[in-house]
Amino acid sequence: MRLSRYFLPVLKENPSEAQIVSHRYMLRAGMIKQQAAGIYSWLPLGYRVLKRIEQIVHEEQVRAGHIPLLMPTLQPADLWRESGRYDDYGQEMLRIRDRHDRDMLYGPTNEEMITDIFRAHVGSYKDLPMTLYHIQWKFRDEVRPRFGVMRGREFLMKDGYTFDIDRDAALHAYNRHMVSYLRTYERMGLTAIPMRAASGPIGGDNTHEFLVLASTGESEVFYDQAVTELKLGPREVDYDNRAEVEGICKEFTTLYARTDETHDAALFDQIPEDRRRVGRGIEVGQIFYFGTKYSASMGALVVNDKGERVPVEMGSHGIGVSRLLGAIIEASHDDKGIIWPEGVTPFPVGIVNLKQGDSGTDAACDALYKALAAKGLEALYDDREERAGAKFATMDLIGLPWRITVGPRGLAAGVVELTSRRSGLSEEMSAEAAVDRIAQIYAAHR
RNA sequence: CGGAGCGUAGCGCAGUCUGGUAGCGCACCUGCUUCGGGAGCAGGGGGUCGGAGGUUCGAAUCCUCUCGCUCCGACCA
Repeated sequence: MRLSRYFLPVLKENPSEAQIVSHRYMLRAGMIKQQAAGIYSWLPLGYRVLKRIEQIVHEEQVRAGHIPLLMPTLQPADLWRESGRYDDYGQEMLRIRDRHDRDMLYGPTNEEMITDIFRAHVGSYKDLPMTLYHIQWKFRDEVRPRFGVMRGREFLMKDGYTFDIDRDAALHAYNRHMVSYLRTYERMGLTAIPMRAASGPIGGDNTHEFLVLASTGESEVFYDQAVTELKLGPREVDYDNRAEVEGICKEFTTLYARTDETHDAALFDQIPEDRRRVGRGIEVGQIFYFGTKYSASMGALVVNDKGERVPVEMGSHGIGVSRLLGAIIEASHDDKGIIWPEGVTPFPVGIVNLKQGDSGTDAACDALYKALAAKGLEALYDDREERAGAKFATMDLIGLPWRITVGPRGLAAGVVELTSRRSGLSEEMSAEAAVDRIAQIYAAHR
């Protein structure tokens, strides 16, 4: 993409409404525009990152054997009357009436609807296990939306629903989600720690929240420092292998890590003192096992191998997709702007032409741009008639992890400059070597 | 929902107390110079002062109502 033809409305000054760093940078980098309290348009750069995150979530869900579908944003109230939540949910639910005076709502979540789909089409244990998920916009009419996309009213969320014949199978589904989530967050360059959580309005007793440590987090967290060093890494996981999946979950949940809701001071004090940590975290996902809460009330029954009709065992598992943009920025930025992890960056690399209009640098940048494209890497090429400083400042702000700088001085010596946004370190090399290096870096993130 | 603020050009703000022909910086347009970390000079364009009503010879400014947004708290993915 040539920046001269792109739509990237960056701001030099901080918009006054933004208090926290991720919100400020998302506005300044031209990623979002607020349309109403807690409701945002996703401008091209933000949309790219949102789609990258969504893509990673999809890939890891499918890898775990889960099946994508798509449910609507608007739902009939009657389904929610069946579960009893139409009255329980309160003011956070946005209620709408259509022209025929039917009660509708903008879905804050989808347990009822997925249960309706399931009961209409599935009746036998032989169809289980099954996990259906979708990535869809939700709406919760928060009293006080804030922090940009971290706590909007409209938000994009992946929610998955598991259906199993018994508790053991349902707990395996729970564990499978935990592992798939660990992998998802790692691919985004995040350390998200599963913490034992309280169940909240969705109900159920087995539940973990995934928290990204950040001083701006909404939850107070207590943890053993060692838990932050755990990595899933590139290991192959057989998601059907219950023992293996359970083993990984044990590995990640044995060390102490809890939110203030479930914090146990006595247990916390048993951690060696030098590893005890109290901090704040941003919740980016949650997994629940809740058994037959919805299947019993809504009549989602399956026949088991003894011929008995029993309510199906369920769980629901969510990832806050749009919120993740804020969480990633909170976890990865400096005073100049965002620093995108390679896994989610809107563009893998930026090209800065230091002397726009000079036939030599123009040609070299064009060639570089094409060479990157030939490797499947879409560069953001700053071909504007701007001075070097302005181009560098823009690149730093929008946070592309790698930058290739092309100037007449370097070209005379046959080199371009490759700079890491994260370390700030630059290295001179031939254009070909720079392309190869970038390609190699991103090969690990495919 | 309790408390506190703010709406003036795309963004950041002054002007409001004390009514008198709407300003500054950035951004934008033109020209010249400049050219490796958000350039300089000169010129230029852009605003129903959130909205409605009222007071007044005259309202961004005073009064009433209203809408929107932000912050603190409670709540929440």
